[in-house]
Amino acid sequence: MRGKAPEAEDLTRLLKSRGLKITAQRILIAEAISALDHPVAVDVYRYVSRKMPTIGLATVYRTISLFKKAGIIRELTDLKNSTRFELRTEPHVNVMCVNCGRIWDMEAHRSRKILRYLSRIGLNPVGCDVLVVCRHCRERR
Amino acid sequence: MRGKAPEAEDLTRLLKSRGLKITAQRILIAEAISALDHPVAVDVYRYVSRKMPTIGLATVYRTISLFKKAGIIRELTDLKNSTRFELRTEPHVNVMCVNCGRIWDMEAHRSRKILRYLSRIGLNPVGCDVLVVCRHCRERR
DNA sequence: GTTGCTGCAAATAATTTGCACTCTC
DNA sequence: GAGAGTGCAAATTATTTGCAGCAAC
Repeated sequence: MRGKAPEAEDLTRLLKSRGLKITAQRILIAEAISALDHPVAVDVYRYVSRKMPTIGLATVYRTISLFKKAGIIRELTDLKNSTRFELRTEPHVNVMCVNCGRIWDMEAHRSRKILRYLSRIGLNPVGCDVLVVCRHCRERR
Repeated sequence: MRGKAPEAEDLTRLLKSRGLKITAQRILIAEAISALDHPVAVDVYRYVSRKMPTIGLATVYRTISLFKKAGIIRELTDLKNSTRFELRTEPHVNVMCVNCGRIWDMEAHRSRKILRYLSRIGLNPVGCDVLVVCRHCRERR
């Protein structure tokens, strides 16, 4: 979820819409996952700690796991086996570089095209990860 | 790598071709990854332990990591974040059920078709994982 | 024979849990 | 005010590493 960053109010609304209780910690954690690009749990923790130094890592883990169950975030694993998170949950395509491990969202138009293609051949994809060697890594070789 | 199970000799040849030293442990571990369907490390350990009870889990991890570097196996992560392995390393498509977590190789013909499609639109995929809700899970709902 | 491989046990990293206290609704 | 949410510390799980003996080339 890059582009327009959601405001605290939007996040509050999002949590409410899923029947979750509103706390400052939860809003901050949602904000962190939205602001950072496919962060790992500790990235989220560090982001949140700056604004709320008393927060515990356990709260971050518990909240992330709550968000997963509520369908607010999706979890994915990069090629170094770190668990990463993203706020978007509609089906879309992630691209991962097998060399540097970077992950990014595929641009929406192509993403939809690929998902449509997969549907057409009989799969019913809720997501898709494409493994590539990214341009940067290809050039460095 | 299902279908025809490779013999110990084939595995020996495979290891040699990558310049790896041949040991009984390595052959067994390769055999296990080949025989089991996307096993996790402990599955491999259990399989191997039956035929060689003295083997240590550390050897399994070390050998797996060696195989990865040698490009003999690929590692992937299921939707419960367990690390799984497969002997095939040529580009192919894995399908993962987001509900039950099962992973399977897509049938070769469709797999090639999808990879060709991705190439055509400018990606250069070395692999692809499609997330779905499998038929079994869909029916149970 | 030499160098790399293995088994064991201990170290590290990532994530989860129990409990007492605090806050949202 | 009740019950869920949080912080802290301890527990658990997955994986890696040091070291001494053993095996492959």
